[in-house]
Amino acid sequence: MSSVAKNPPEVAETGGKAGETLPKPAAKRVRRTAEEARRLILDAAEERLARQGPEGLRLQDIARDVGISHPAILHHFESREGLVRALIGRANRQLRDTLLSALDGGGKGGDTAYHIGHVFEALSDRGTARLFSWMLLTGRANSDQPVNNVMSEIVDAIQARRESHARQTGEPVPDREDTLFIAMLAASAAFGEAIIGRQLAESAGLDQDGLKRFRLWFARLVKDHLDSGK
Amino acid sequence: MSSVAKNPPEVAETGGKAGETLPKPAAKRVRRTAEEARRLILDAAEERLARQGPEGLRLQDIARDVGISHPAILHHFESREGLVRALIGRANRQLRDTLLSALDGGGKGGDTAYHIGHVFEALSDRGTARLFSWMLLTGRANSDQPVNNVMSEIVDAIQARRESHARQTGEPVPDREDTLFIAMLAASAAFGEAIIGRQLAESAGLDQDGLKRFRLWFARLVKDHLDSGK
DNA sequence: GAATATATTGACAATTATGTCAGTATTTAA
DNA sequence: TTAAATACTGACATAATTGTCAATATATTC
Repeated sequence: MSSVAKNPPEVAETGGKAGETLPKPAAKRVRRTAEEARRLILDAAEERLARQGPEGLRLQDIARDVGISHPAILHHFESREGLVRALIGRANRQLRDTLLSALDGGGKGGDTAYHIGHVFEALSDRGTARLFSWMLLTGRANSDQPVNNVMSEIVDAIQARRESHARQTGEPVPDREDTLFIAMLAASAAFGEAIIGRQLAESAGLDQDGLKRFRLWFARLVKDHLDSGK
Repeated sequence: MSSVAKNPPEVAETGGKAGETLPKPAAKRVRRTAEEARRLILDAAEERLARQGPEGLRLQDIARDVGISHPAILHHFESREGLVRALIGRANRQLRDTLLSALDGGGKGGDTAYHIGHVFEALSDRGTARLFSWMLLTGRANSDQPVNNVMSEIVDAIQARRESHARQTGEPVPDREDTLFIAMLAASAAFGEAIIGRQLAESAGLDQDGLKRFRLWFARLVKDHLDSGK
């Protein structure tokens, strides 16, 4: 109920003299570019999926959100399955971009815990995590998706940073697998937290602010581990 | 295709003389106790859900797995929704039991990292994680579920253990929130790993054995943190 | 062995989803 | 202004799934 454009189901009576009862109201019609229409549809679908889960992904509902008829969706995506694929593809590209751009930021020797934090942030986005979770649950995780190699890129970037730092301070060069495991932990934890975090927090009597403290605590844990020189 | 009982769709011809073409083969009928039937149905449903995700939860399919007709399911669970609720309820009770019994084990001062490991194990079971993920995704996480208070019990148990250990060694008594955060991290990470672990590992070029090393690495990380005295 | 309770079934009804199609409205190009 | 392309719609077809019901078979009780 927020950012999705909604058209009123029907506008005013345009033609037809008063009293004439059924001879086609001849509704005004909105015509978007194909690209724009596809974007709006994907936005609506994504929001439905995030809010209501898998069963919320019905053509009629999505169409209503956008303010179009459901055959319009089929026109743009061929089939429901096509829509799903497009949705997954876009989410993959977005996540990949987010993750990679997170690596660029804080370029000059900003501490690596900071980067890990970014990875955590990107994956702990509730909507993203839910979408990916659903994608994995339904077995739609094709190995040709854009995100699929991004993990090694991230690990490489962080590893390079660690090695550079180690050389400056004269400490022993850290193991690459150690870096990989840190990244995996951050990713798994972020992802898991996005999905069961609320439940866990509630179950443990932790308030909203506690979840924030948890993230800080985790950042600290990673930092300590990094500083401990393996 | 493993532990679920399957009946052959149709047995041999019992009555009816040879040549008589359509006058009811009068199939032999298996009659279970209500409890047994419910168990078998829930087993099949759980497996479907774990293997195929949400869309795999269709009455006809589940019925076929068990070797019964789909109205039998409705007879035992009122409606599809009733089946779903029963499934979730059972999973909750099972997880709760697993988690609590994990705390009992290794009673006499076994190290606490060991217990954390158990929490990790329990939540990283793929089937369980997928079921809970789907439960959370579809917004069926009622706060009156059995697991819901188990988190504080776990934290309390671990905290008691840490305090006892600290008193023996003369170290400062650890903060309860620190214990809570360790538990949350273990739970989130285990849960996340169960769902995106494979994907992450593949994406990072990590083989099956690497995942095992990851768990060991994590156990070590936790242990180091515990030993570091705050 | 007869009566009762109930697990089970096949056939059907009802609902709800996706997909098709011929036609309409709107934009762009000529 | 006309013509072509296409985003879009309403009505319908199709398919799949849940739910209902009367009948049947099996276990249990007397």
